[in-house]
Amino acid sequence: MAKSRPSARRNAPSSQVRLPRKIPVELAVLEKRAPEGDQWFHEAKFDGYRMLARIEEGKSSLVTRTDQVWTDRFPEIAETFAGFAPDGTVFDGEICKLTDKGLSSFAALQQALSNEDTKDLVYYAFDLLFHEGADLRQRPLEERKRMLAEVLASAPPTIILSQHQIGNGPAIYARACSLHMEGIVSKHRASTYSGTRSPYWLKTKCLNTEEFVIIGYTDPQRSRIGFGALLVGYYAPSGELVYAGKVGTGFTADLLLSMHESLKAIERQAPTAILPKGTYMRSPVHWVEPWLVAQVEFTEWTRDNILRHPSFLGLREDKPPTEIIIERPKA
DNA sequence: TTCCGACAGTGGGGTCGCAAT
DNA sequence: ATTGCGACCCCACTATCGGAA
Repeated sequence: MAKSRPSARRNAPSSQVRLPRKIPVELAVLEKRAPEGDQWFHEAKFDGYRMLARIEEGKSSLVTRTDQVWTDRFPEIAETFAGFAPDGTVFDGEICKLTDKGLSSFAALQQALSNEDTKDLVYYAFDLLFHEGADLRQRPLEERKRMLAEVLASAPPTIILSQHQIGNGPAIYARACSLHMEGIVSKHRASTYSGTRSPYWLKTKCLNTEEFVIIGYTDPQRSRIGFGALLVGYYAPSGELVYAGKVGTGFTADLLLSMHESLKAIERQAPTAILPKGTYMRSPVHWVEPWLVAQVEFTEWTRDNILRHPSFLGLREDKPPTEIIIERPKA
């Protein structure tokens, strides 16, 4: 493995190809509305693992955004890069598992990883940070995109160029949501790659909002005040109250304290809701009468019908809990 | 002076791996 | 063999602080 590939095509002598040990990745700012104007490139927001692909000394490696080496978890993808990309090249992109509808699915990716079935994964490349040893991060996005497309022209089909569209952000966002995508990322065409969270990368996510019955809460941990998280549920058409997960963010300090008082007052011994088998509570739970309704924002339902990325929006005093009926969580 | 970006710290679902039971 | 726990991945959000505007 120490011996470099004799076939090391492109001529860059490896002694000149020195990549920085650590390369910080660019992060996006969350926005409610996609930006307008021709200065913005819009692309799909992928739901997979963010991964830098580094090619040096004839070998490739995959590195997470916190600098963990994950080459061994995706051996096929890593091997593919070594096959076509020149030494001293770094791609920024996302490893994804595509559903039969062609959408990236994080749940499916985790399934694939746990089954060690990583063969039909793809890598969406959306940026080129180094090419043959040259640092491109100070070049404008537009130019990096152009070079990326050139480099990928000879790539195998599992390494995919992330296509972008120019202008008309809100319309592109609306279409992405109607196709059940996770959202879009908008990048300023003249921006450099700063390696921090920058206002030149904006993400606009397709979110769900739903009302849920509060069925319990957990204790606060460490310096947290009031309570830890709310347990929420909904009524199935059969009339059963079904657990839907925990909501632990979105509260101000005042809200944590005042809601805790309300919840303490309606505490009860036994749960009112049905917990799916295998539901594992990491901390002790206080059950409450199912009398309060919370409005919750979340990205999607997991395979087990549990909320993913939930956050608290507010209490709904105007809705009786018995009206919180959800027919089929997996829309 | 005000504002904003970076960071720390809380919380979620899911998976893996290790140590204790 | 099972369970608990921390560390990763994906994340949302609040509170704080120091420097830029």
